[in-house]
Amino acid sequence: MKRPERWNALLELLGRDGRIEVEEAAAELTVSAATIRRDLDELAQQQMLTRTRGGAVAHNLSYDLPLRYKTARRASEKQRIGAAVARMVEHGAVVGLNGGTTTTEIARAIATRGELSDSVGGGPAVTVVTNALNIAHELAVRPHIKIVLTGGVARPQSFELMGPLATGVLDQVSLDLAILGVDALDPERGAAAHHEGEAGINHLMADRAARVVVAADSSKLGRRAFARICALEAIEVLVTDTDATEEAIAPYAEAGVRVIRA
Amino acid sequence: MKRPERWNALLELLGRDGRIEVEEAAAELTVSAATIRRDLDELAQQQMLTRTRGGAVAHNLSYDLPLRYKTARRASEKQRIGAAVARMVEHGAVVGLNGGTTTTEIARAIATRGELSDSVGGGPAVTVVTNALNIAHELAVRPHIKIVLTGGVARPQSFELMGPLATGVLDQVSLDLAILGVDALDPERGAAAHHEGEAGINHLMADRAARVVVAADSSKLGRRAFARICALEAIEVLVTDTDATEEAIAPYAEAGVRVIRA
DNA sequence: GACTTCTCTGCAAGATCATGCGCATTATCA
DNA sequence: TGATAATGCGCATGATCTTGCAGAGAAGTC
Repeated sequence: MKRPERWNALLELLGRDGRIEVEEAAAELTVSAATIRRDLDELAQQQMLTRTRGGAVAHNLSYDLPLRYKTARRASEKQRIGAAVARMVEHGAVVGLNGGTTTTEIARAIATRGELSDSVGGGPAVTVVTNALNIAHELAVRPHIKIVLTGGVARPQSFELMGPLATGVLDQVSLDLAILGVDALDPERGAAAHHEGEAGINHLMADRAARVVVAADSSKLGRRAFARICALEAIEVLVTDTDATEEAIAPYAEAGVRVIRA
Repeated sequence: MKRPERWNALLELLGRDGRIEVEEAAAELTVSAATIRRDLDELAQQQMLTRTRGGAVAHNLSYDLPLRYKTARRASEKQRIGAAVARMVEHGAVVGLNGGTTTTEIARAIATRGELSDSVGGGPAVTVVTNALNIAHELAVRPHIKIVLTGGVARPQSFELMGPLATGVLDQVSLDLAILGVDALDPERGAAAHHEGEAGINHLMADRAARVVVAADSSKLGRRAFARICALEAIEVLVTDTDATEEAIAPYAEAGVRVIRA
């Protein structure tokens, strides 16, 4: 187990219990206590927690989220989804991307797509509008991609920008294509997210776009989440992975959504 | 010479000449041709250039900037400046930060400042308003820091957000303290930047703040740059490094600016 | 069509970094 | 104040990554 995963695990433990003990964590992660100490020291240096004798405690009233520090679960599925979605982006398009691990993979796929590289007339090959800090940060150095970031407040422990400042910026743009990674997709309720602020931004993005593509790995299908993003009718294409069963995707296809399994 | 520096050097060569030859670059950087090939392949993968037989060419009409990919010149000076500036940020303050390598160090120093960690009542210990993508990205995971990002268009090859979207967001906030890293500081002309869009943002940030601190290493003093940010009268404190001579800082002190040499 | 030049791949040497252990020091608790 | 436990530091080991070299293959040239 490498360092970032271990940090992630430690922060997860800490988010759950509010505190951590060195020996306990060492046993849990099957590493030596010295390593845990080092990790805790570094995380304390980063102000992620406060060291105590024998362990550490959460810094503030600890946030509920386990904090996906740098997670990569279902990585290969998401990469395939990313490649499939990236293929739908044509040259010169203005695409909106929301935050999440899936959309991050999509962004990478768009960035490394060779066909988009030969831009005509010096203009950007593709314009990406996003509220995801990590996506913007990753794509910023590519000469052929124009990055537009919504402003707003960074959601704690995450990389998404939210709030009135963000919606204010989105009011002023139009998109050819909105690509939304969602937390849940239900045939009746449509797409939804866990966080209402996020959902609001995503809804606005879908509203501003001529076409809407939803990316959701198979585990998201049929699930419901708290905050609604948009109805099924607003979705033109759903991209999921090959683990999705026929029965799982049938309702969406019947509702007129084009379903792609990557 | 490590990999990021080598990439930086390669991109700098490429930005200057528009193309690169493998053998030539290998000789220049005193590494083997195989290494250059590998580097070029990776950069091509990232869409930073296009590979050709025997070398590579710039991707588009190449941008003028040498592209500070990950540069760290005058690192220790900037770290000292960063620590000094961070000490001026009190608990609960709302501070504005513009982009640049110096302000990035300041942001790191603010983030790792222990005294700010014990936040009272669960509120953020400090609120950072910035148009710098890299700063926002680095600070986003810290629970005790609230990050507000101006929206806008990412300047190609850089990490600063600019344009009307950015100014629109800045219009809606007020700052206790504006911390500006500048490209040039002249006793008569005040602070200035190389890029007019950047200068506009910086000006607005200074305008929105109750107090203005300018951070500029000694090489910036007495220099002039194209786009003016603000007059000397608007500046309350100047933080520079110990390489600045008495004569260099005298005019600023006489003009009523508090000068700190870190 | 042969030759030259460049490229790609596997392999080994080298460096770098993380990890684990032991010991001296320091802090906490009774 | 004394005992116990945790911490910090230094060093050795191990793994991983990077680099350079050499040979095979491919592309371009005359």
